[in-house]
Amino acid sequence: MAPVLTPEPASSYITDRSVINMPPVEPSHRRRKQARPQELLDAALALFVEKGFAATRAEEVAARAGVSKGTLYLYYPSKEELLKAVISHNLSDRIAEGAALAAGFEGSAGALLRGILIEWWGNLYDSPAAGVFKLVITEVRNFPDIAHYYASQVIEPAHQLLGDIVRRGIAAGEFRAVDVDNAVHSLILPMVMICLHRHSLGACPLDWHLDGRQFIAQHVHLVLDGLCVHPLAGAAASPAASR
Amino acid sequence: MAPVLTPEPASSYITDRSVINMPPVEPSHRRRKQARPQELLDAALALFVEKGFAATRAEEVAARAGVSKGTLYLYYPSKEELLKAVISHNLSDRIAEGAALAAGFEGSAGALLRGILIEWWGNLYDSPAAGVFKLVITEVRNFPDIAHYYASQVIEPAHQLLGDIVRRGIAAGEFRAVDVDNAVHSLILPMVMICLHRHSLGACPLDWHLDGRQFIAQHVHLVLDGLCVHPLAGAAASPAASR
Amino acid sequence: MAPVLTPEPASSYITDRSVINMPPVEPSHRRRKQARPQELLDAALALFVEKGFAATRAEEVAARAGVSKGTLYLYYPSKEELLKAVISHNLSDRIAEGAALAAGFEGSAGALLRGILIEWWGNLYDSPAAGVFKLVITEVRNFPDIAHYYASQVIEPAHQLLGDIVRRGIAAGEFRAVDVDNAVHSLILPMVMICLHRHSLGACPLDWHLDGRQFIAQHVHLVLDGLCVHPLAGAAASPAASR
Amino acid sequence: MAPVLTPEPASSYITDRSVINMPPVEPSHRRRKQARPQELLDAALALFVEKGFAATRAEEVAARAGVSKGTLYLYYPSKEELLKAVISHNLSDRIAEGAALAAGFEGSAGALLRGILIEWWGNLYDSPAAGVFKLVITEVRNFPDIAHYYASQVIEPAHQLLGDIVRRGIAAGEFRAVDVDNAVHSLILPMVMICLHRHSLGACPLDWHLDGRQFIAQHVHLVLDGLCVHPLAGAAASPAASR
DNA sequence: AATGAATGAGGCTTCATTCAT
DNA sequence: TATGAATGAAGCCTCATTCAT
Repeated sequence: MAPVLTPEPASSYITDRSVINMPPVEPSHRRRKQARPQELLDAALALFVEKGFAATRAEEVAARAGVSKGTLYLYYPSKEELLKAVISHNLSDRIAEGAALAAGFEGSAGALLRGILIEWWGNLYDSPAAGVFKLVITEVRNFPDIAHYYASQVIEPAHQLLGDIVRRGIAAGEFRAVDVDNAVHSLILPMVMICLHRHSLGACPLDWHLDGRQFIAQHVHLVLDGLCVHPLAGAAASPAASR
Repeated sequence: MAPVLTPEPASSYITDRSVINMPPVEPSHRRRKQARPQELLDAALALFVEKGFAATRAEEVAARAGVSKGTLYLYYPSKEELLKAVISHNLSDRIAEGAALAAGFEGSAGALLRGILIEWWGNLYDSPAAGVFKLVITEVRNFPDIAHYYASQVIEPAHQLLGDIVRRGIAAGEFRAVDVDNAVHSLILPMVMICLHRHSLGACPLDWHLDGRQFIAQHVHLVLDGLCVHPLAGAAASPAASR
Repeated sequence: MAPVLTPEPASSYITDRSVINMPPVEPSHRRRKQARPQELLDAALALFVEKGFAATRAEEVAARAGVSKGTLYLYYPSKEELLKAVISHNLSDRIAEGAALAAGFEGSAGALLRGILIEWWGNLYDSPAAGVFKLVITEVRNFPDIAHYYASQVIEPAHQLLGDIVRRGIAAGEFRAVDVDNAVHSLILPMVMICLHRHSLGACPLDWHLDGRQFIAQHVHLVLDGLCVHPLAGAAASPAASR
Repeated sequence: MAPVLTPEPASSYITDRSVINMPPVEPSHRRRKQARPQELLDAALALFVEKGFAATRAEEVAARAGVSKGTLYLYYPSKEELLKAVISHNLSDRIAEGAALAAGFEGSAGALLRGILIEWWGNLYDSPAAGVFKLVITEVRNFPDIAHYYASQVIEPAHQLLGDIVRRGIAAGEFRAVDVDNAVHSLILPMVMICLHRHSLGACPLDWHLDGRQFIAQHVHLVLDGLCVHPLAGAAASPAASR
């Protein structure tokens, strides 16, 4: 299933001359030029996540990136292409990072899961890239390309990675023999949800709040406790009952 | 904090004089008029969820409801008011239902949680109303009214309800002394996520799929196992490892 | 030059049955029905004058007349026909009145002019019919019919009437041998202007104001003084210089 | 009473940075940009006067100015703002001109009045700006801003100017001790009326006509004769009785 | 005769995209 | 490259008019 969003091999902006010129030192306006695509992607990410794709004007993106309307179209042929670039750009790296993290790890399946989820998701949660989840959720139905890209480039590998760890845990007698797919979902879905939340309700001025990083930690503990054969009794209990 | 989206007292469509006259038989165009708001809300919900608010044209909503463009504006003064009505209308009832379900229940906290979550969320998940989560996630930043309404009319009561059950379970020695708020989130967030999923990636034609109802059941078991002092060993284990 | 706006012979509303039925006493709902056209014309006049024809909604007219939107169309086939009816209805009578006033008068040309202008214009100025001048000024360019009607049914007769009086005054050696047409204009145009004013700036809440009736009196005196061979020295001087 | 329609300081079109850069030669599309506001104002004046504000479509204005619909909105944020700009732009200069004319004059009050009224009003009458009177009369009730602007920026100064001349004439024994305000109105109102007329009935193809410039001359003579202590006997008598 | 629900053409305004400079 | 003026398709909304009751 070929991914449609030009996965890792650079991005889809028009001139690829940046790849050609690679002098050790660039004059400053050159560096500006090379930075443009990234600046545009960052601006677009922030705005698309905040207001939605359809409700964001191309000119706003350009303005936030510090360039004029016309310049945007020098780098991306249309608003839609910009959207796809935003999504693929912000996901491709993260996945690889996660896999690397897992590969280099020694220890129990539980410890590995804890490490990956708390470390990796925690970082993701705090980065602007967390917003792409909202973007994907919001826009897949309008742009089917996104669905294929996201399923094959993000969900599949991530699920595979975590599924393997859970399977290893079960095989080692560390975890109970649960349904692996569902267990992985139980671990991941709240994480995604938290990222979504940060860029929707969580960004609104309200009395009510939700601490994402703290929740991540608690949740991982809770689910792992449900998963483990010998739960670390009390591990999830910290400040005890609240409110 | 007064909710801004006309919470329960019916909907916000314009004339309601029809309530006053109660002759045994209504002329047919009267009957149409009474049904219109609901038809429009249903159409709007489906389209807003599928394509997003900004990307849905008012005329599409009207067409799906079987009326003309102008008629829509006979019932809702603007597309934005229609959005608010869609959200408040589809959430107000559900919350009450859940509370009633909880109130009429006898049994352990764990059983109650299982009942509510699997029963109530399962139904919600299968109903079109599940889409409002996507709508809220997507549009809160653009329409701050929604934030206040959702926080006060949905999150607060739901959280209170589940929190009370968890607290009762802890007090009864049934649950470990976990952080209640986080536990509630661990239970709820994946549910919300599943609803979101159904109306985004889940609606796309892909190889990869996710069975919502089955996941709900598994997830509740898993978390409750993590929660319980004496986990029902093996409760979450059903078809064992997959793939 | 046939007038196009159905000058005096009744109005242009659709059913003319009202002319047929003329019993000495009508049941009350009948009287309502017969009164409708007048009520609609009055409402339309007020609104067209206040907001302009294009900016007035048919439904507003109906509402002000105390009927529903549909009823308006029972009496006038379109908004445009309503406009024409408003204009012709409100001008036809006034002109005849003026002519009668002039015919029944005995005395000098100057006295007659004074009488007609102060009396007749004063009354017109205070009646809602004064608004039609604004209406005509505003809408002639859009509805050429109005031009012909107004020129032949209003301007011509009025001008003829006053012109004759002035001519008589000149012949009698009472007035100087001025250009008659211009003299008539000098007398009439400020009157029209005052009527216009009452329904435009004069209706706005401002510090600055202009007393129409008083102005009319002063103006007639002033112009007659300019007209007369032996001006009534000091006639126009009343409270002397102001401000 | 602060005027609301951006009185003299240029017009209300959006960017004005062009004033800063003053290179000897401008690129052609720059030159277009500078000319646009005036072209749009001219087009708008003509159309608003001819058809009324509400009955004129924004696209018509754009087309008459030789640009597309969208371009209009590059210069004026709404049709209503365009209206206000049209009014303020076309009145601000004229008033100043009149004051200058008066200031630089030597001679009797009567001669000065004659000069100003015949010269200045004659020019105004022949210019497109005469149409703004129709516009103001027509639209004040719908746009209250206009009332304040017009009262403070047009009526007040003009009235003051003429009132001073009349007062001077009275003080010098040249004029009779008439009511100054009314005298000024007697002089001005017919002028305004003539401007109105030119753009309403006067623009319609009719048998009946009215020569504005000639009327102005006659009217000024007539009223001045009524005003003067020793009227220039026969001054107003030229071609004698007509018709 | 009267109502008011329904319609859809039409107007205002926005904004993605182009292109001359 | 970069700009920003210009375009025009498209969307929101209004309102004159129709018509079933």
